Amino acid sequence: MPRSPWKPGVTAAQVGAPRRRDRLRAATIAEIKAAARAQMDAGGADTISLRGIARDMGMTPRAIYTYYDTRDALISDLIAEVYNQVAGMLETALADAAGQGPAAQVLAVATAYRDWAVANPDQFQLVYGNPVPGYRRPPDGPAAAAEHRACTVLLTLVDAAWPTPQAAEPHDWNEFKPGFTAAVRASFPDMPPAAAALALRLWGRMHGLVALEVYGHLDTQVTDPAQLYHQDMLDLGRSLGLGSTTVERKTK
Amino acid sequence: MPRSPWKPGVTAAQVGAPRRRDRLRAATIAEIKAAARAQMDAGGADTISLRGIARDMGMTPRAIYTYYDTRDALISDLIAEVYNQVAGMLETALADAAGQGPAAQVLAVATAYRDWAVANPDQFQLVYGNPVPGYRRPPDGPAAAAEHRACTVLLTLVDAAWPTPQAAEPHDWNEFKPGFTAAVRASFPDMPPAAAALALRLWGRMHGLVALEVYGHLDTQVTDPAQLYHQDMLDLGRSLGLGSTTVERKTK
DNA sequence: TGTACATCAGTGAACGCGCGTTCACTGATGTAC
DNA sequence: TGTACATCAGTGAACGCGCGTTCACTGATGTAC
Repeated sequence: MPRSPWKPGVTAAQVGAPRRRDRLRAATIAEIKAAARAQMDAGGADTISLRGIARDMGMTPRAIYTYYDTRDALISDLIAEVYNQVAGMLETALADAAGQGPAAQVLAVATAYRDWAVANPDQFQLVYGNPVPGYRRPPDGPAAAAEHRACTVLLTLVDAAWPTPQAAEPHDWNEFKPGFTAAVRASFPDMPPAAAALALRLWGRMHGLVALEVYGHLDTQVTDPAQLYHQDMLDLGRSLGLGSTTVERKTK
Repeated sequence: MPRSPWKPGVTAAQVGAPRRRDRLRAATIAEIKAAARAQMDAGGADTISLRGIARDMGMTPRAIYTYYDTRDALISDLIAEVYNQVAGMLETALADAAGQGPAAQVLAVATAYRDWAVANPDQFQLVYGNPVPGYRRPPDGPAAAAEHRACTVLLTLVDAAWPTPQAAEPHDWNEFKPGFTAAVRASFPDMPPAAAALALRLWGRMHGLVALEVYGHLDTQVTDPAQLYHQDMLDLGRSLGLGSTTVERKTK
């Protein structure tokens, strides 16, 4: 987290136009993050280093400390950004599929998820794998909030499809953490606990093959992981929705 | 891979009883691996280091090089071991569920998979996540063979359940890598490609929630991830098999 | 409009650390005759 | 059964590396009066 960014609670009228220094500061922070991302793309998330970033930016390692107190602070910032990237992407995918049946929606969201993961394996690993040696995910913070956003996409999806032939099992709200329960009930007052459970299971289903693929575990078996995933998401959609008629079969 | 272990092609009769030195050597290698595993359990897979192992064993760092040419060779050995551990565990789970319906089998295998992953998160991450900074998975080697063993468990499962109401999609063997196709046809001559695809999708399904859980992504939502997983595997079993009657509902 | 002062970005050098790996060696264990 | 030699496990010291972080500082930018 940057030390003193933008002061967003203070309006421009109070302090005059945004200060020149603040603009420069924000630009430098953006540049640092871009350099970190470039390092990730080049050699994996575990090669991110303050010294490397400083080198790439033509600065002294010490200069980074003007913007981040510590390496972990930078990593946390990057992780939060990835979370928001995922959430935004899923939200867009769902919005684009609005009005279509649940099967089409689940396919759209899942496909977007996989496409993003395959295109950005390092970002994916930063969030869904071991982020970086020595770094420990702080339990609270903006990451949790963004993860909730992504989760909301799935809840929306299940909400639209509910009731579904799947998931007839009895459920109780105390199977969930209080914070999660509160968040769900705030957005979806009438949602039964079984639907919330289904949303999480949906997430697992979307995630499984993608995680295997990103970590190279489908390499020796399958020529086109996208197709395998597509099949699975079609089945998933069918079990959620009204049947296969709502989705056009897309040939590879 | 150890430099010159056991010489397994040579029989005891040819060289006399196993040599004392060879026994000592094997014991030391085992001790090295045990120390590496202990390091993993203590501080995560990324804290494994030759120097650390030597320290724990009361040896000079140099001494490790008598047994492994390089750090990556040790890591590869550990990874191969984990692969075999997983494969053996899944085989046992399937064998224990032999004779039961497909739904019960899938539940048994999946539960074993999750139990192992949760009990050994570092081993899990070594294989299904970023193993260790700087280490690159060699494309061939014993790991691939052991992964194939694990895959065979799922193929057996699908084979027993086939044909299944799920997975009506057309499939072709050239969706798979030649090596995989050959391996499948060798063990299951009559298996259609759609069944092989289903086995891989099953793997993804078993894996998804487990990966999320191990990496802490269910922490803020759910009090008992085991139960959520259990539900999902019940559904999975149902879609594979004859219906829910073949499985006893287990209360938490 | 000018001046005194505070803030801030950034430099340059250094710290201590743990790492994988190499060099030159020693002393014990096994082998061949 | 004894001796000469080869093999092997292991020592001890050192190498160069890149890392995160700290110290003491400089010079430019902005602020208050």
